[in-house]
Amino acid sequence: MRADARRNLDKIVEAAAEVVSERGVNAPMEAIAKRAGVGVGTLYRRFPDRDALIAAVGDLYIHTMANALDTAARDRADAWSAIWDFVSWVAAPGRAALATALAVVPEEAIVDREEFARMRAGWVERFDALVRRAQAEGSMRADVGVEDLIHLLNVFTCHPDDLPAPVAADPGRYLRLMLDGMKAGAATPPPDAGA
Amino acid sequence: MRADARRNLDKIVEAAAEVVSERGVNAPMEAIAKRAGVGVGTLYRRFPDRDALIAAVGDLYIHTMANALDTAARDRADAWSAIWDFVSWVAAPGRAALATALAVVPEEAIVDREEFARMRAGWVERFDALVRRAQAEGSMRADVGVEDLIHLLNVFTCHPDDLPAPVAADPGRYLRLMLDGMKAGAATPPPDAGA
DNA sequence: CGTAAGTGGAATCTCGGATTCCGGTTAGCG
DNA sequence: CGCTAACCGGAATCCGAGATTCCACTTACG
Repeated sequence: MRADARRNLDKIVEAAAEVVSERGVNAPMEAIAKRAGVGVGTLYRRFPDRDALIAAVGDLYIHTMANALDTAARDRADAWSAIWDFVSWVAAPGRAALATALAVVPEEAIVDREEFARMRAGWVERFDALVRRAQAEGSMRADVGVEDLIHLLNVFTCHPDDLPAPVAADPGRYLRLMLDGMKAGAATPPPDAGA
Repeated sequence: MRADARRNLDKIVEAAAEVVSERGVNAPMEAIAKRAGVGVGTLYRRFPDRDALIAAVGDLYIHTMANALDTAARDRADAWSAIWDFVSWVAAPGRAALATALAVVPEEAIVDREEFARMRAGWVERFDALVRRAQAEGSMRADVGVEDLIHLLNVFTCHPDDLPAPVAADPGRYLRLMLDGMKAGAATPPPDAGA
């Protein structure tokens, strides 16, 4: 492969990652091409079709996610802070969007692949361990689980176009609200049946 | 208007309301027609175009929403319980979806109309009053506002197709989680900078 | 009954992308 | 330096999803 071609390939994956995290998994090829500063044709010379490109982005994301999670877990003594860190990291501007989408939405092109599935499973497992630890440490409600966390991450970071602008602009604000609701003791029994 | 025609008109609006609350504001005309048990042509005999039909649904919803809010406010002595009730009502299965979408997303066809705008403004105002009261009563955090509540209602009930299945299946669970995070005292300062 | 009001739903039209194609460019070997 | 296999850009083409139109066929009801 010619040197310039390799350079372009990198630009493409990078651009795809950005665009996808801004516009969701359905971002059009042309948007990605423009961002990468190349023509659509070039995308197709490297990837057989859109699915393949998206899959590449998926792999990139799941690795990054796994990394961020492990870092947070290592840097924090208590599980709650680690979770907090990780969630904040995901919500940071220009962040993962897809990462979480991948983790839940059955985006066939991405999820139906050996390597991704393995990676994802490991990530979920470690995330789950962290949640259980937080619960054991008494800092997190026992009636919520990793799945809840994952779903919410997904909701707030994956379909930016469908979110009200203020939410898309600062998903972190809402994710923190949710974390506050997940703290130990935050649960409220619904108020008794009406007056 | 012939009696059978009037009957159909009712079926149409009703069907539209249902379908929209299940599939979002972009539900296709054909889906609505099928649900109403009529042909697409019939929809177009009553409404000049899709926007007009959606607008009708919008009016129906905003009225229903306003009603539910007022009822909750009347039946509960404390503002917090009223809010809780109202949010639960909106999240109930088969509920409003659109109602909230309308309230925020600039869905031109719907929002850009005198009557709807007026209705919506009144609703927001009363909702806001309720929130402030809850804050005054010391049951709700002061750093969140009606807008947050509205946005969340919107996120969790408007684009069912884009939500992870478990969330779409029980948005109430997640909305309640958020409410828990909005209770007075739920705010957590982020854990201090890392270990 | 007669006929204007109504009806279903296939056919048509649009539009937003994905994918293909090819004439024009280069990297980089000899 | 030339040469040519790799590369490129992006216009042209292809498609599926839905909105909207149209009309031969029914039906309510005066």
